[in-house]
Amino acid sequence: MSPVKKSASKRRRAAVSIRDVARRARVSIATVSRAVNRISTVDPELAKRVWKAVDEVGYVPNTQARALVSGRSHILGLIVSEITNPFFPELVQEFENLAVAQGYEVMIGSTNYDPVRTESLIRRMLQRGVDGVAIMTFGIEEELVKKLVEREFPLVFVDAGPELPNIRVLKVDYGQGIREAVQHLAALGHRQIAFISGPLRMRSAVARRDAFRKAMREVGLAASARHIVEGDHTMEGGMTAIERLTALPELPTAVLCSNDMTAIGVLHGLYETTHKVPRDISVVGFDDIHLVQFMLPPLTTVQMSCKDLATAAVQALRAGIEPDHPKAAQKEWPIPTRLVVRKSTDFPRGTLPALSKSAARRRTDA
Amino acid sequence: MSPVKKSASKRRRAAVSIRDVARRARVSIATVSRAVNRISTVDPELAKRVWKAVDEVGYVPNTQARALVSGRSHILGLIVSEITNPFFPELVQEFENLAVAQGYEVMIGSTNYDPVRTESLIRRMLQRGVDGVAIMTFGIEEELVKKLVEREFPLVFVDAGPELPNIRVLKVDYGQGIREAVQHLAALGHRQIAFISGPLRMRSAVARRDAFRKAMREVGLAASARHIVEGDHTMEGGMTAIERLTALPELPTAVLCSNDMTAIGVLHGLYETTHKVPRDISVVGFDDIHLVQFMLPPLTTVQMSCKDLATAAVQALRAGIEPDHPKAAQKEWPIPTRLVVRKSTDFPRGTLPALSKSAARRRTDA
DNA sequence: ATGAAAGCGCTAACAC
DNA sequence: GTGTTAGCGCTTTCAT
Repeated sequence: MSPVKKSASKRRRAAVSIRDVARRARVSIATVSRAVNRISTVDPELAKRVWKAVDEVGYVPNTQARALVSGRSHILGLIVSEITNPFFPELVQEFENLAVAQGYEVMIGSTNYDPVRTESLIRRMLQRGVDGVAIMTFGIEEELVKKLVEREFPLVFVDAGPELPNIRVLKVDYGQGIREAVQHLAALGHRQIAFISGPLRMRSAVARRDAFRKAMREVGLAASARHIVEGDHTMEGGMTAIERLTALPELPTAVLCSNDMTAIGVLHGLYETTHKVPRDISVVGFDDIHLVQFMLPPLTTVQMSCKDLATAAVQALRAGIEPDHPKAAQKEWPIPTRLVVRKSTDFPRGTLPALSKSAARRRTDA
Repeated sequence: MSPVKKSASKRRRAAVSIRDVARRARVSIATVSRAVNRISTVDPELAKRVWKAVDEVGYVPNTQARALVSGRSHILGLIVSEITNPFFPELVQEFENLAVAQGYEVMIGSTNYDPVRTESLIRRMLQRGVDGVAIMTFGIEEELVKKLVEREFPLVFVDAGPELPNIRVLKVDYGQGIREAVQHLAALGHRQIAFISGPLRMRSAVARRDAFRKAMREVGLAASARHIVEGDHTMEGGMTAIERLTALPELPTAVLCSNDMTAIGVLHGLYETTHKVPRDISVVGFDDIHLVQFMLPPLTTVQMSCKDLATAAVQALRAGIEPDHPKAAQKEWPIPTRLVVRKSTDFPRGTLPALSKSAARRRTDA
């Protein structure tokens, strides 16, 4: 009951609170709150005093309390498959940059393809009161999502998701980039083009494979069933797949991979063999992770820009979170893909070497 | 004043609260709180009823509120230099797994070597009420830390940090692993061993270089000044450095790199030249990131285990955070390093080829 | 324009 | 063992 109650030192940190600022600036805590939140009705004179006090006592608003009362945490959830797959750190980085710049914090989690882990991840995110979640696992584990859906919770998916009011989806245009890749290969003279897919339980892996089939049909080539093998989007998977492919009687002269890690695996699998890239086999990746520029040879690949993905994800999330966001009604967010030609593709062996491509060939004799 | 006040639907989400559970289980909110927090004094019968109610109404405790009252957020901050450097995702992953398993959440941030960004990162972490921060940037940006130090805030550094009560440091034993590497090389017969350092403003880069010099002295070799060149811990830096090294009149027969990305850069820089690895030049990395096993040839490297680092970091943090942690007094946490021999090191050219090493040589004629 | 006061959902004394 | 109650730091009516 005594007026002095400062010394209730149960708390670990003696955080400086809004009251300290108020006392110092000789205003009410309400005024401090208004000033700090830049509410226009506050007298400039007082605001100045408040900010001065804030500085002097080193006040940092407590986000927990803020979130508790406002009901919004300003945290965006981001779920990826595995953070050690090089594609994801780049995505995470972009996402984080954008989110922070727009006043949000990011809570990241990786599923490692483990449903139990994913379940607990989601629970943790809910518990932390994230404002919305972007699920960028490219089409696996969608069941789990029901839990989130029940609460009318802003959610962003890649490729496809349940048709529900609070769900937005990033529609990646696999067709465009893959068509460009196939046309590029066909134009070089390739007829036997193989495809190493991702794990087919992954929605986006299926989409990429289908895009390949469609593109092959469009250029008038038959995609032989034996030339379409399932990989798993890892380097190891790529090595295994290319071994299977090179053991075939009708050896493909080019191989398109469902992601870059697979393509890197192909490069490695071929390294100790007599098949040289691109002299004997042309290789094309997908994703365009930073690393592939430094491969030997630098990889031709279909780019799916992390920046595009991250930008759309953050926007779509905000559209779902903020009461009157201009694009609140937009459900589908298109993501383009495009071919980036580097050095891992060339004319099939035995074809007339073109002068314009000599640069690419020069490195095949290393 | 009316008893019905449920419909104050200003909040975005109609979160189910502890009160709903209490009502349903027909107990007080205190009992719910106790049951949920597994406090032993609660009657098993009631506890059961509470958990049933929790399930039925889908109650998820609100962490924000919990943190607000308890003064602990159960969030650990983790600051790394750049998340796109492959070493860090592995670290982050380990750290996160451990933290989550021990009931903590983690807030990650990368500095990108930018002081402004770092400053705001720290502010954000403070604002979010993290319980402690591990600064795993390997010795850059230490100034900024004063801000945290003022509040008596649990902090973990790598290699070295201000001598203060709440600071713990992970002491990486660079000497051990680097000594093993130099001895390995010397035993193979190398006399001209070069070293590509990291950026020397980085404390750990200096430590590694010094460990190299010391190890060279120990085996009775002179580390020529021209054979110690500064890199920047990137692949590009490694490529540049090896170019400088191979331009030297006294060509080194082996090169030790301050990290794996540098070593990978060396491999690439050498790829199109006549110098083959390990036939003409042996190369050794540092870190042992996952990737190096798949290089061509697989890289011999000094392993600094992410798992060791992460384990120690989480433990040290908890020691600082939890009131009576058994190791609360421990300030220094040792981290071992050790050599992992793979295929990128061999006898210097011209020396008698050893039969036991033929496997490694076989791949040099690719 | 400013202040007083009512909670946000929860934990921790403190009673019973 | 269980319930009542006082806040944690903040935003936001509601008066003034």
